[in-house]
Amino acid sequence: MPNVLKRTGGLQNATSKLNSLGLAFAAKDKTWFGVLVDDQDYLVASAFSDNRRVIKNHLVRYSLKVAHISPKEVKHSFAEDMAKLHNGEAPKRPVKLGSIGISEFQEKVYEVLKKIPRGRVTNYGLIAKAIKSGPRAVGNAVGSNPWPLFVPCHRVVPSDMTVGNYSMINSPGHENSPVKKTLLYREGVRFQGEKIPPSALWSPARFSS
DNA sequence: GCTTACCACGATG
DNA sequence: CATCGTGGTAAGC
Repeated sequence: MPNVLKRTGGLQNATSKLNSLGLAFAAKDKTWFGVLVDDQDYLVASAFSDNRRVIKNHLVRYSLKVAHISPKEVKHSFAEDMAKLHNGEAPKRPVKLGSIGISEFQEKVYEVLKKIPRGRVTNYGLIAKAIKSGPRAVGNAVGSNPWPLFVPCHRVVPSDMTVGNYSMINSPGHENSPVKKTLLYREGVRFQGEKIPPSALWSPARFSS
């Protein structure tokens, strides 16, 4: 039976089969948003950029890599949801995340990211302590978050409370990323110069699964 | 298989 | 500023 992959990991029903993937776009304020969605409305990946071709290439490549499927272009409301998240709005409904291509370690990290409140930040070391790992390993996982904006990896900053890095699709990313800073600002984070005030720091509970 | 290089880090000096 | 410890990954044999 071709084109049928078993889903792995604990983010969703492990017995379901994956047959097709859809790719949907939305645009707002000169920014393009793309979502990769499976046939049961699980979000497999997302991306945003000022260049539609860039996110399309990225999501098609990701689809081929993790599922060996060429996605079909569809309409999907997740793309509009993504534009609202980019605007700093609170999500109105939960989005089911597809676990394909996600390691167990990544899943542990993303479970913490999902708990960071809007308007707050945490750092790599605190996440590492919470899941009994190391800060560099957490950085690796955060940097490979397949669902930017839906899973708020932009709320993780260096321990010195600067904004830190936010790598876009294939650009290396740089210190004090203006994109990351804007995302945080729209969610209510205020800055003292280049730094985030300590009152915005949120600490994950230790031993959270 | 195993070994290395690479990192969106952190602590120390 | 520099260096090192650190843990997970991917790429290289």
